[in-house]
Amino acid sequence: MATKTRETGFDTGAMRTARWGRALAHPARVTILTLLARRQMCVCGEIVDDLPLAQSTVSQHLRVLREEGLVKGEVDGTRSCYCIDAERVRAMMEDLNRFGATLEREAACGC
Amino acid sequence: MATKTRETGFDTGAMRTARWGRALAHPARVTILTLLARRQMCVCGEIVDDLPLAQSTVSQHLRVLREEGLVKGEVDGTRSCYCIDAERVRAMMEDLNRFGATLEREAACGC
DNA sequence: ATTATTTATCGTATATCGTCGATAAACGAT
DNA sequence: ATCGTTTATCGACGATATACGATAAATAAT
Repeated sequence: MATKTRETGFDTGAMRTARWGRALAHPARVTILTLLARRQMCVCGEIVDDLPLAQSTVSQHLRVLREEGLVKGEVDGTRSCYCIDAERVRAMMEDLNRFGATLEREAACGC
Repeated sequence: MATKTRETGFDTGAMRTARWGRALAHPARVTILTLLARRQMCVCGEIVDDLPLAQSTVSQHLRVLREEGLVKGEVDGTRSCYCIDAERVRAMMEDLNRFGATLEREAACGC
């Protein structure tokens, strides 16, 4: 373990955690995920209506989420139907929790 | 609930989650937290030695972690002793888990 | 066929992030 | 007092991220 990428010199586990972090690093993306979880329907236009952003910007954020696999999209006529990839979300939470457990396992130092 | 900041138009909960995301959005910061958890001692110089980054860059990342409260620093002579704020880490993980639970609670839509 | 609707992408502008070297401040050692 | 060590901050720069309008492609509606 503790494999490090020759590219960056960082531990691969740390990089995975950081990727999840980046995916959640903007309130628009967090909101989109929450929205997709809440609704059955998941049409892009509805998401745009619920966000204080232009349509093209929302589309960008959806692209980021798609690239991280957190969201799947299917075209349906002129619409795009998006939904959460529950599998991937679970994987993300597992990673984040594993990371959190690592931090909490050890006692605080004296300083 | 569902309070929105007039500033950004985003839900305050979403913004909190996004802040945690940003804090973890760089492998250097993830590594620093892991390192601080693993060691009893937490001198800045040791962190620098373990990261493929310049001292000033590491200092920047430490500043970010400090600003998010995840890390506390105390000066000890010429050294700076850093340690994890376990309280804050727990709060972060609670927030992230609450967020994750929200996503997983709902069934996946049909698309 | 034409028109309207929806969405992804492109181009571009701006802001933020990440990085480094240089420097200053604080301290310990000589 | 001088010198070496450690670390935070500053200034500069390139790289990413974020945002928008305009546009193109696909489909639905007329």
